[in-house]
Amino acid sequence: MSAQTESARKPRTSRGERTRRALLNAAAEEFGEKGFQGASVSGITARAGTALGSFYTYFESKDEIFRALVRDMSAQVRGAVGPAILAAPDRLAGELAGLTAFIGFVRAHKELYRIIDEAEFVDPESYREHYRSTAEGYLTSLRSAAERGEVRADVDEVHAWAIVGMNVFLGLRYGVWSDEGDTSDVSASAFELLKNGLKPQDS
Amino acid sequence: MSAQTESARKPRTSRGERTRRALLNAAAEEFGEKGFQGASVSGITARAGTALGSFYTYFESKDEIFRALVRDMSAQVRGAVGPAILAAPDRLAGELAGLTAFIGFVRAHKELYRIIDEAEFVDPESYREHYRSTAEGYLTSLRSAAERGEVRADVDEVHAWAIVGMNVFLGLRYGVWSDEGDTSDVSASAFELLKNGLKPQDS
Amino acid sequence: MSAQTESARKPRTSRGERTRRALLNAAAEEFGEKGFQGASVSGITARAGTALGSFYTYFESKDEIFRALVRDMSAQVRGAVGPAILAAPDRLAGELAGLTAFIGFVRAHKELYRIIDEAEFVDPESYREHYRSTAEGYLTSLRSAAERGEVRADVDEVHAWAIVGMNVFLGLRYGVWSDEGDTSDVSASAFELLKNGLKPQDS
Amino acid sequence: MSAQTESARKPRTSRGERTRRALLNAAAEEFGEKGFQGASVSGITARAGTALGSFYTYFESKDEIFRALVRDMSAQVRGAVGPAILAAPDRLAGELAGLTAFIGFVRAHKELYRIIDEAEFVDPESYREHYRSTAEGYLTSLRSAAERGEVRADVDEVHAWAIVGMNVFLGLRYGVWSDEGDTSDVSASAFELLKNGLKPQDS
DNA sequence: AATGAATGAGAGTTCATTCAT
DNA sequence: GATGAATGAACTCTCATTCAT
Repeated sequence: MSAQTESARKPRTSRGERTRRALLNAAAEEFGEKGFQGASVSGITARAGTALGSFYTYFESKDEIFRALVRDMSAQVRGAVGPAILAAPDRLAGELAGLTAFIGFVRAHKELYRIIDEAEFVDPESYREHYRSTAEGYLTSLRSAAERGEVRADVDEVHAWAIVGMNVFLGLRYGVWSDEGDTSDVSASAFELLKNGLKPQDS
Repeated sequence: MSAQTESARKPRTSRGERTRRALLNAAAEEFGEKGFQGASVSGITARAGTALGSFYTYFESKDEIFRALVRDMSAQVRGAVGPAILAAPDRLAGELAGLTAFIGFVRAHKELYRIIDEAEFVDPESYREHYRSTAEGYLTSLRSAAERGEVRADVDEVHAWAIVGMNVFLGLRYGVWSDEGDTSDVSASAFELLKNGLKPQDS
Repeated sequence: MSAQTESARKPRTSRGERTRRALLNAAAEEFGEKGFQGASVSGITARAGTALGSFYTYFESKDEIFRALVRDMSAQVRGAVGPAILAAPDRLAGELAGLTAFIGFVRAHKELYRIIDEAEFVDPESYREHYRSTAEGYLTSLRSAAERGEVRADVDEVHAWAIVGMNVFLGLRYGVWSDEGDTSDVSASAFELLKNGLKPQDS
Repeated sequence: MSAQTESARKPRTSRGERTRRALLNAAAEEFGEKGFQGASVSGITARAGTALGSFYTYFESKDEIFRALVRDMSAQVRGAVGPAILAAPDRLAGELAGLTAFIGFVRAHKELYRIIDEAEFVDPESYREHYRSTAEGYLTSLRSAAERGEVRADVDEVHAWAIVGMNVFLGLRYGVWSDEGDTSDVSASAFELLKNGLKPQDS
């Protein structure tokens, strides 16, 4: 996973490993606060407590560390949300659990959106891939749920993207922009809509 | 509407008016292609066919013209989608019409997403305001529809944001990233989901 | 002459013209003293009395101004030496006059060698072209002199390059490295060798 | 010979000797390809297959290894050309043999010119010394030939420099810039000029 | 003797903004 | 109002050299 364009500059000692890790963490902070262009390499090294030049021992450029970060966060999101879905008894319950987990993750990693959004400019490939693979995962999962009769039989790609968009915006609104309120209240309400739709409900 | 920081520099002649308009159009192109930081004032004036210095006759700064653009595009979206919704017989039908109109608008203004997304960094106020007011509009509209019995009675803010996110992502996927396929097929499918939900459907 | 790769950034006002000229003169000094790599753009602008950024109004890069300079000096040499040769009664006399003029030029432009030599690395094209065209000019001139019986009948390319090398090294030794001695003593002695050769002379 | 600033860091083991030799060979390549400033110490150690830090075990600085190289090549040239001259029956024949040997050497060591030329900036002392000692050797040799009646009686320093320049440029043109053609054709033609001069020849 | 991580001064280049014409 | 030259702070990246292991 995320084996793509690996940095040509791998640390060869454990001291180097620590420095590289410090730079990545510092970069997440810096990019999260200032965006890609607003961030500076010297800002990253200052946060990491290393000399400016050390940055280039581990990363070829500002672009490269950003790309590494995008792939990293993309993997982290999947790592946090995927298991929650899988643990649920059925697909609809999984939807509820997944959204709850996602909003929780976002609250703990408020820089996620800024980094992913900036990728649109800096690394469009990763940007599209992030959402594309998310939607594709949804679609596959929904289709097998449809076969088991857990969701409507005619689920399609449009539905998958619609759900992704829903989740992303709820994460933005109730995760990034607000810490108030219970995460599960939000996902419960969204889940109700997603399950039964907008039409007038019986009783 | 959008009374915020109005430009202190209004054109006084019709020649000036044309120059200002040319700069705004050029800025939409430049920011759409390169993002806020990647865009340059000289790039904007080059596209507009004016001298570099003339820029500052009409705008105080690069930031200012960007903010003006965000507000402009935000208003344009509402202007394109709102009437389509209002013309529909009821709220659910309006939803369908609105989404169709939105994807159509996006296809004609592919720079929309890049500009709005960049606003997250350059003008966070406008960015949040854009989505907040959109969601609020939805909520108001849904509530009165609920009173008329057109949609479920318990509509709330979470539902409004969920629908906004759905629309945004369908616009991204089927508007910006793809020109293929009929706009109304997409919105029909999304509408079906939104109306009846994900649960297994009768018959 | 020297129309090659023209800078895309031509001054449009006379003030701009003056600044560009000041930068070129400053660059000749800076490159002459420190060589291409040792020279810095900020050193050039400091000598020229302009701001650092102004440099880039007129030249795209440090490389570009260097190339402009090489072509310029190459043309200056031809401009100084060519007429002296043409004014002579015959080709052999022209050789004497040309060498004298060349050493004189070198004494007044000691930076010539350092700049031309550095071109070997920075702008190999211009470097080879400089010497190639010089040798070619010699060859053409020698051949027509041969037809008039002024020089030996079998002059060839090797002879032309030999003479160029002779002149270049005499210029280096008696022009750049030493101001002492009369220019015409040197060229007279060299001329004697060139005319009659190294073999024992009669009487 | 050339006792100047000897390296303060002599290898003490045979393993060290090999490493030092590898660094010198690597430096010849690196400097020949990229020039002094373009070359990097890490480029040299990469070619030599050693760690960056090891460089400083054998050389005090980038400058020092360059100076060592210039002296080395200067000696190599003399070593290749000198014997050829000495083996000739008389001075004029020696001239022919020497030029042939020189062009041959240059063809096998195309980096020679770039390295010597760069010395003009990095180590002017060695640069001037290289040519000065070459010219001086010529002059001494020519004077004793004059006493033996092998060449004209009035040979002087100017003649010596003229011949050096001739040889250098023929080496550049027919050695570095071109591998075509027979080396001895070039030197034969040059020799003819040098022996009899440019004036119209009898018969 | 060998390694490679760390350092930081210094380079080239960009560009928002000002201002004289 | 329009023009484009001028400014200089800020930024990314390089690399000779040092030093702990």
